[in-house]
Amino acid sequence: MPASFQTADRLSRLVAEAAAEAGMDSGFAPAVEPSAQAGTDYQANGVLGWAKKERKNPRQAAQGLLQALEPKLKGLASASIGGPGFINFALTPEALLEWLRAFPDAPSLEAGAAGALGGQTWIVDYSSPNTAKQMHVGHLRSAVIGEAICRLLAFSGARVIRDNHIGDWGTQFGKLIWAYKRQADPAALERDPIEEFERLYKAGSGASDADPAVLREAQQELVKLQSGDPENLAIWRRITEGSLRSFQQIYDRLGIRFDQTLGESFYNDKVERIYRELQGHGLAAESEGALVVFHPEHPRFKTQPFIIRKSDGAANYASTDLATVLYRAEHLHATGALYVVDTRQKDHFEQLFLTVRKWFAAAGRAAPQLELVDFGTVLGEDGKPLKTRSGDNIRLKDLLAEAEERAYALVSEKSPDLPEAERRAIAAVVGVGSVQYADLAQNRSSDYLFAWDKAISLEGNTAAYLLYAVARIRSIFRKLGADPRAPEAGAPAGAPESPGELALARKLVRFADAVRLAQSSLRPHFLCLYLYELAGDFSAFYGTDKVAVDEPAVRARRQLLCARALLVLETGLRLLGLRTLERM
RNA sequence: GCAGAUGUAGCACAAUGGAUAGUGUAGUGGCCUCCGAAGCCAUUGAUCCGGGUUCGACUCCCGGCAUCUGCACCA
Repeated sequence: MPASFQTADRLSRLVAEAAAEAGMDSGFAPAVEPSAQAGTDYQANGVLGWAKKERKNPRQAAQGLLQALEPKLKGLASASIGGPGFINFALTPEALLEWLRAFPDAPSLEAGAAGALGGQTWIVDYSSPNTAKQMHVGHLRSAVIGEAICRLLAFSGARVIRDNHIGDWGTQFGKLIWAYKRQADPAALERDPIEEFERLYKAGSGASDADPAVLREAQQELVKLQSGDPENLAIWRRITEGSLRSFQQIYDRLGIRFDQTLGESFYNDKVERIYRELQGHGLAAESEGALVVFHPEHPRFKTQPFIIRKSDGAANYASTDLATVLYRAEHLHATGALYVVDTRQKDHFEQLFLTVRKWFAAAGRAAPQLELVDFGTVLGEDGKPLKTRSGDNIRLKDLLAEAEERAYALVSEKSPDLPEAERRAIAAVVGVGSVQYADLAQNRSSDYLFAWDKAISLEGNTAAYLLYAVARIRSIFRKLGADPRAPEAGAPAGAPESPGELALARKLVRFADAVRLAQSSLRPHFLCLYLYELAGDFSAFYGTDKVAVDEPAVRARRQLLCARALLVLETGLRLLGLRTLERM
């Protein structure tokens, strides 16, 4: 029988069969989970609850289950009873080898994981900056976490649609267009469009504040834009295109490429239908001049309105978000959509989701699953939201540039012999990767403290530590003149033997659990933690078990372990959106 | 005021209801004639307070306390 990608599932099935034979079929939970116990790979906890309910002695029940179970395990694992009645499984070295042989490359790993979300289509709504404005640190988490989640979902078999829901429509365009017509500098627009748009917006805004006549003119520009004036529309398009060009420079560094960029403007002509439908179903009503939705059953939203049309008749983000859900349901046939946004927007999205459920039910439409993937704020070392010394937002491009500079200094210190160009290339991977990883390694729910010394530093759970492990494995294969893609070309490998080999092999098998946990909880930090532990197990193995030894059998099995450690580290880092290196 | 989130060693973080609460950093002590010491090994140190549910609670429930966030037309 070939190895299953998910060893836990295979064991669960065997436990379920054994429980039925042992007469424990009613109300027994056969689930097998990864174990943190030393010497135990997986554990089944169901006996305790079952014994309690049936008023049986748990250790006796475990004994009975074990007797039915043992013949089924055949070489896969040894089972024993632990504590008050846990069933503990330790995979045999032969089973570990079988797994390593069964998953020799990235496609086979992906095929193993693909069952989880096969046939599903998920829209991931992330990044979502406003045009004509620089992206700043506040945009980092959505981009980084969103991309990692996209990759995890795709790896787990889903069709993923990456959607950048940009803020490209709003009242600010009146002032911006007013200034654009009078003061735009073509050379500056060519060099750095967003820089110039920001300058123009400030100019237009300042002039409007100083002179009511200018304010009226700016308002006229906005009206013209909204009514489809060709000249203003053309300017607005140039603003959008220039902004997207600038954004893509950052996305390129973060490994992000969107499938679609449908911003607020795209939904602008689709909001009338929203007003009509929601009023038609009796969900929305006028209040203080605005069109709002209340949720009487909700403790807060019975009095806190969801404003879907402002009192001046204009749309807002609630209107366009509703239109977006409808568009995605009707045109993209999505299983669901994930919103990767700052947790401060939680109220808005709860109101949105509640409203959509009632609206779709009333209209007889199947509602897509809508999930909020919210995250906390990036804090500086003072515990307050990260800012520059002068109190401004830190631009994302400046943050990434500083990361690369700091990484360059470090690489130059640690590896002064590498050529300058290579040190620069390494710094780009280490610098940006460190920022990404520092963000991903935290549980996204809470705020986190960003400190350069901890992020870029190579100690602890950092990108550099993982990249270093990758570089060392690559170095081994270079020295041996072997190919990590075909580690058994010299001689077929035997099962792991030494404590270091066994620990590494057992951790490798757990990759499946880590991917599943990160994907199902939409929390990439579980994958980070796993990769960090894997790199740690590799480093310990590296210290005790030399690969370049004369005995062919020893060398063959260690070479196989190195190859798979490299594969899993690189695959895992890729799932997080990081690049890896041959040397560093 | 109402609502939500968070509270774990000096500091920064982890723990999908499971066994002795894990790691990093800082501190201490070891390991380079041996595949990269950006590494490895050892060691000191913690669940905000009070109840409850459970065979079992950092985790779930109730009540406090502290911090952060949101609450009528910016997204």
